[in-house]
Amino acid sequence: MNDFAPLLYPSAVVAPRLLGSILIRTLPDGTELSGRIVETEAYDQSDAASHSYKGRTPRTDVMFGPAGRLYVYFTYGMHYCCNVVTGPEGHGSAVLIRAVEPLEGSDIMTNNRHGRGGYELTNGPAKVCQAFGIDRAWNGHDLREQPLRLILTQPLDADRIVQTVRIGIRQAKDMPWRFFIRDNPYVSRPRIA
DNA sequence: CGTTGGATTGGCT
DNA sequence: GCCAATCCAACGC
Repeated sequence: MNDFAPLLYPSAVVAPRLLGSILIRTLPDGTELSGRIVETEAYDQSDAASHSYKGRTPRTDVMFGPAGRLYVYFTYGMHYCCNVVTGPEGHGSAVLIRAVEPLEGSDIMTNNRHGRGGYELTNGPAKVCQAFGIDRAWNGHDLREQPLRLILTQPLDADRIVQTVRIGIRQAKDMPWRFFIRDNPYVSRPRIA
């Protein structure tokens, strides 16, 4: 159970497959924070927009490791974003988790987000990390293990998924590797479709 | 060793 | 809609 075999495919295949799956963090006191993934983007070593494009470096090492690990990167001097590593070991690819729909622990997430709530709680990649308390220390974490797990769910029907270009990238901007759940209020920038 | 700019957010115009 | 905030990996000299 919780077999990560579905992650062994190219990130552009795994990205829509992860929509609907659940991210769960268990806090030291046993409290659980959880959310349903509603928006993802695919990145691959063949793709100029990907951190792994220029090869394996200390920073991108995790992207080339086994599928099902968490790749966390720091950006814009203040934000963390997290990805699920995909594909075979040695291949640099991952799926960015851009937004989730909060399920459990939204009160704690609101605290982590300095009071922001509602749709502003987790509708962006850095917001998801802030709400769940994910930072550089989680880079490389195996998502099959406590205290941060990814629970794969059944794939969604294709007609519930919208595919668009990725947000905020300049290289390879035509690659339509962003996926989100249609009409979900927690999707970041839903107008761009 | 100095420079550059980014898979973002939030606050202000 | 525009832009500052603020770090650091990658790259050029």
